[in-house]
Amino acid sequence: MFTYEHPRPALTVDLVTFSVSEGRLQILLIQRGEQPFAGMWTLPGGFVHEREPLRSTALRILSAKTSLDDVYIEQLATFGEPDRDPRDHVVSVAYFVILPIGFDYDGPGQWFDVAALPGMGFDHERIAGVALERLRGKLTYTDIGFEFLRPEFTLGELQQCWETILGSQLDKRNFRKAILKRVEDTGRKSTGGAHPPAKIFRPA
Amino acid sequence: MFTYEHPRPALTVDLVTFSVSEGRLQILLIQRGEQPFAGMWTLPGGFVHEREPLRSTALRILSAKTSLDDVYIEQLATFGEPDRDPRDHVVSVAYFVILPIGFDYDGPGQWFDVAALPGMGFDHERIAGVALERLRGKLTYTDIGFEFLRPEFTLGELQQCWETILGSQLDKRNFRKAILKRVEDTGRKSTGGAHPPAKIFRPA
DNA sequence: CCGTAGTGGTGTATATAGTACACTACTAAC
DNA sequence: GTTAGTAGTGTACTATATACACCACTACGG
Repeated sequence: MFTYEHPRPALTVDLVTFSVSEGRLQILLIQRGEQPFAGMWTLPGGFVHEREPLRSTALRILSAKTSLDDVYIEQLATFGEPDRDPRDHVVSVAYFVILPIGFDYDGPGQWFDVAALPGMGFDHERIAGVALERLRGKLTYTDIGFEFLRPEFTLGELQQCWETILGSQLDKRNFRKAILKRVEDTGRKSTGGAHPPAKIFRPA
Repeated sequence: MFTYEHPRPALTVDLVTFSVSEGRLQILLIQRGEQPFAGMWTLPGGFVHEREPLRSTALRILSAKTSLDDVYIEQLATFGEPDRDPRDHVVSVAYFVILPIGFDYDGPGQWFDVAALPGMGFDHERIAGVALERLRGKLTYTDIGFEFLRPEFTLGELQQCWETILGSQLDKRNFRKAILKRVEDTGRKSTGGAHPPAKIFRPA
């Protein structure tokens, strides 16, 4: 038991984990085993440990649920409405995470298409919505757009990936013109596929 | 005394309060009376009360120190390094606040030019730096640029204000061309001043 | 009354960035 | 050898951003 002079809200971290798989932008959710919201889908999350940096909490939770540790992670916002958890005042720092395409996911939970998210416990639908908005807003003009395809990619892969995330088509020639300023050629080419080999790039 | 099953970091809100006064962009700091960092300058801040929304905490702290309640306030980020407070693990949700020009400030603390900030306790120099970066980054393409001059302003006032914040000169004709798309004419004109009356605008 | 200081207000030419749009070539699979 | 699928390429047009200079009006002071 831990005793303090003044009351303290509990502090958690919740993760909005994005991945592009089979042409769909997906979010990882887990089914809660306990009350409140037992049986409902929720964002993976957990309590901040004693003297633990917030980022470390996020990485610890992620690592406990996936086999990945070298991922992109960014603080999103902090949600502190007193009624977001029916038991107690729980303040949650939300992070968003990008898993690269073709990652090796090994853990509980299920992936949901962002266009068909289930009802979620707590205020997690709102958190997921804020995360999605931020992802789409920053995708094309920051380097997070490359995080889905680290470390290397062809322009075709990148374009398909971004179209999936944005839910809209991009013009191929304009896309290439814009991206070529932001990447460098590895000198290598892709092999396989029923098409000519494509140059492989990495972020500049 | 308050007792919990698991340890909890303490939770505070810190405010980065911006104002433009006498041609300077300034931040409000208060001198700490107690340990740690007694006598040093810090951002105004305080603990989150039981079942209090974070935004309410921010407004309560601001209201306790100024006579203003109708101000622009926006969540900045959350800082949770375990050594940012030498006593205990204290996680702080930072907000930034914009006070309109000519406000009636009535409270403790002192205004500092952002170009000449003093050494500050905790990690408040870093928080102030992040806030300043965000303010400058969003100033010209979001509506926060108008918050310094609510509810109405002339284009000359707005340009001078933005130049102060950015620390650089803007071209008058290009500025007006761009801003006119985002404001509406009140039909009234400024009076006084050793120059022709200027049209008064409000955000569109 | 006159001069001066200080801001209000205006347009054009150029450069840069964004957008729309169609075809040939290469590889793998059947 | 036929087909499916992607790689790769250029130009014309539109919109946006930038650089740049002058006259007009008001208040104030002499």
